[in-house]
Amino acid sequence: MTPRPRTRIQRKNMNVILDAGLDVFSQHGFRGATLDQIAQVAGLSKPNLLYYFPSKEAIHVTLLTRLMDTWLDPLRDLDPEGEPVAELTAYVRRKLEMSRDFPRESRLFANEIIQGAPRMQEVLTDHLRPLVDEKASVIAGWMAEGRIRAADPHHLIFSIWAMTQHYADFDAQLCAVLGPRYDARFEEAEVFLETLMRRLLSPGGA
Amino acid sequence: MTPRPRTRIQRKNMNVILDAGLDVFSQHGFRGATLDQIAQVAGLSKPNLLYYFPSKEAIHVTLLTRLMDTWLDPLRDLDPEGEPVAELTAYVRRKLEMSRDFPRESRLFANEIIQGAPRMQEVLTDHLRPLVDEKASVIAGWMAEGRIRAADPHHLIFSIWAMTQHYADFDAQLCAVLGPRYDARFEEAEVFLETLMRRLLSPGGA
DNA sequence: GTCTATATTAAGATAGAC
DNA sequence: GTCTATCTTAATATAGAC
Repeated sequence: MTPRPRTRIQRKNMNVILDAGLDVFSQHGFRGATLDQIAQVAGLSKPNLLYYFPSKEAIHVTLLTRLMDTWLDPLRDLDPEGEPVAELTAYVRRKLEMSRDFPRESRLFANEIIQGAPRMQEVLTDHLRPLVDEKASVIAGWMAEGRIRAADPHHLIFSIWAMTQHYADFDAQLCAVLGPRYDARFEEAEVFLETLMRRLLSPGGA
Repeated sequence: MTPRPRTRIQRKNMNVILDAGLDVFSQHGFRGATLDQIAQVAGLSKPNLLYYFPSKEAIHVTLLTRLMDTWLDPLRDLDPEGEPVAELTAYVRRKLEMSRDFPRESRLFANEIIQGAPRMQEVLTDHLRPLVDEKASVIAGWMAEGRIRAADPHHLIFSIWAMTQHYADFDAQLCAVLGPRYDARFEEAEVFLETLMRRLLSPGGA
């Protein structure tokens, strides 16, 4: 579906197009995005877009595929040999950093899921689900050993996703609600979420 | 923008159109939704839609306006005179029930916010922000009195929004990840979130 | 109030010159 | 590789009959 770039200029233009596509798809979703807009943001003509990608959908699929590669890294890095509370707070911190540094990627993903994930069902069931089950088992093991307090591991992971991605996906709402405090939202969120995780998980409830 | 219904049949048809619009807008966002689709779901012709509403945007705005009326009720109901932990867990429970019972409304709202809230800026700053500030003050008062443990009240509210709405907005992902456990997701979520709130807020950290 | 028919614009995609 | 011009379809919206 996506041609392999062979020359330097091909690679550069494909990246320009993908970056523009990320802009537009993340803001409007697949059906709401238009090639005209992507072409304009990319600074290329519409037919030139379709020289590099066979269709609008190909751009979208390429973006989603590339995103999933890196999007799950923080969860993959959850180390069964590490200290449980430290591992889970580090996971939260990394997810929060991704919301801060890659908000468009978060919104691209959110749009696709909200709209029913029509182009992601297989990757969710084939890759995400096994990974989540594996890490949920690790967490359940820590709980069984009494190293962290018991709570449903799957819903713990969902809550971490929800709370951290919220800072990227619902940015417009945060801006309206926080007013002048908006600029400090990520620092405040890190403190809040670290406290939340500690109280939820630390054996003493500290 | 929205004509007032005068007869019974007018009211009925407008509600049919709004329900169909909720279906389509919540799944595709404003730009991704089409009048053709809304008309088909409503079982009416496209011109008939535009007899009741002057434009596609009028349907969307009507939906968002009506939604905001009821969407914030659970937060409004947070009672300063109540028992703090009970009030906040009740808030979580009501929000979770809304995700379960009105997932389309949640996704309509999420789509609009993710896409930058172009048609909701004023309602967010004029209505949501004062309400959140008011209730955050109530929560801060409880914390100052030592009735619940200290944590940033605004981010506490954001986390409650994120965790509860996640079960409506990211339903497609939950379905893929949970597999056969999917049907029990709301019961499990209620137990998990009640535990989370208790550990986060109860003075003893229970 | 509801429909068919249609005007008008915009969208995805292609042809073919350079 | 990149562009202008264009084909084709689909979208919002309107006209006007019934």
